[in-house]
Amino acid sequence: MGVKERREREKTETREIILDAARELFLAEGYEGVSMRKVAEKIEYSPTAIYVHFKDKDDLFHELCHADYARLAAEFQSAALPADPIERIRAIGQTYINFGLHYPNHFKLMFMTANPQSYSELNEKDKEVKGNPEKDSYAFLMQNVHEALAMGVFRDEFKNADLIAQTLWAAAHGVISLQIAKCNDAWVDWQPIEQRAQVMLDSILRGLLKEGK
Amino acid sequence: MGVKERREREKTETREIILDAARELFLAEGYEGVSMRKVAEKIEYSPTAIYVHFKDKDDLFHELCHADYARLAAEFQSAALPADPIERIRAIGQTYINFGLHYPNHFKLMFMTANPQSYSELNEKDKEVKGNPEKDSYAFLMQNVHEALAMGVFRDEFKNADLIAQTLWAAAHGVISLQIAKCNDAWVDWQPIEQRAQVMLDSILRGLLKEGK
DNA sequence: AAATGTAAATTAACGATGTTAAGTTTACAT
DNA sequence: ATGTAAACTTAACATCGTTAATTTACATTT
Repeated sequence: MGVKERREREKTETREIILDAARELFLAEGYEGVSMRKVAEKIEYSPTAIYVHFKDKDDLFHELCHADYARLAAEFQSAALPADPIERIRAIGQTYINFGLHYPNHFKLMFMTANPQSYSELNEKDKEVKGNPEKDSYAFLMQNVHEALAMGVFRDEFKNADLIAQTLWAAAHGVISLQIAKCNDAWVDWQPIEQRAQVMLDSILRGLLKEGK
Repeated sequence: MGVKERREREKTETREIILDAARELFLAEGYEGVSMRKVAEKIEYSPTAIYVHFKDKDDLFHELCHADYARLAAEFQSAALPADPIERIRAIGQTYINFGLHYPNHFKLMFMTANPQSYSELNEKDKEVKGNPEKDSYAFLMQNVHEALAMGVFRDEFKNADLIAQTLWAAAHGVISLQIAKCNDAWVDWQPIEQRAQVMLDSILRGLLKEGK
């Protein structure tokens, strides 16, 4: 009765082959720059073979995105994690920005594309991840904000962990998303992204923390 | 010899008709959701007529963006402009966020869509606008940052006006672009946008300014 | 060993897209 | 009346995502 298992294994194998090829192409060319036919050609299958494994192009891309949310969460975990919660929060911001620099196309779909209502609902797999700081990046940020809150390092007017976390997220997000969308814009004399990242993280933290912290 | 002028006027008139139709469609359906054929159908021209007036779809789209940049600049001008440069900078950030809330589709096209390399160069019209604080929003922000710099209100390590302006821009941009892209996301317990905007502007300014300013 | 069933993969096709080339119309100048 | 230039249309091309019908490969049953 090992036949069924082997068949299944073979199917997930070609599924992985498709995902690998698609990932490489999407990263290089972006969502619009990649066609199903190109993915198929790369793996020497017919274009329609992909539809055996994925509902449509969106489904294929979202599968990659899902993996990339996990990858980002893993990067947060494996990043240098200073003992000081404040420094840990700074490292999280830096990691977020670096992620966007490394994977701009995935970042675009993960964080710069409005979710259709249909994708805003959580499926079973998502529910397993949500709230788990090791797999849910927002939960990880929240965990660190809570720790810092408990230490009393934030200014007295900031008691809402979600509000603090969302401000920190928005600060890092502003730097990297502007970079991705507008770095080619000749209107602005863009300063080095590393410098912008550092000034932002330093400033937003100083603005949120008590003086002297 | 008035013929040439009338011809020209007529041409710009149909050009405007195309722009108006395209604007309406782009705002309703987004860039990918609009085809040249749909624009043509709306104005009861053949699809190829558009190519008499615009090089391609990107060109058409960019022309619309250009007009919306002017609209944003006008909003900065007409916004309440406090005498204190610091408060003026705060008002600029608030206006930017309000613009995004009020015109999310415009905002998406203007600030959340990557510019193709080909459009990074300035044309003649752009050169006339660039650097003019009344028509160039970035120049307007820069003007106010320069004033604040001259007053010595920023911390001593911040001397680069571009770097300061880009940090302020990124801060406001992070708040509103996250709102537009992710407000439907069930992963996050989003706090009210007004509150997020205020905390961000207060915090980033406090982080950039000398203590007590 | 032959027939049957099953699921992956292919071929062929549809309708839609951006865009170009060639042709037509229109309105003016000569 | 003839010529010309520019606006506009028709027809077509290559490409796109996707579906339906078919073939292939192989395991199972008879």
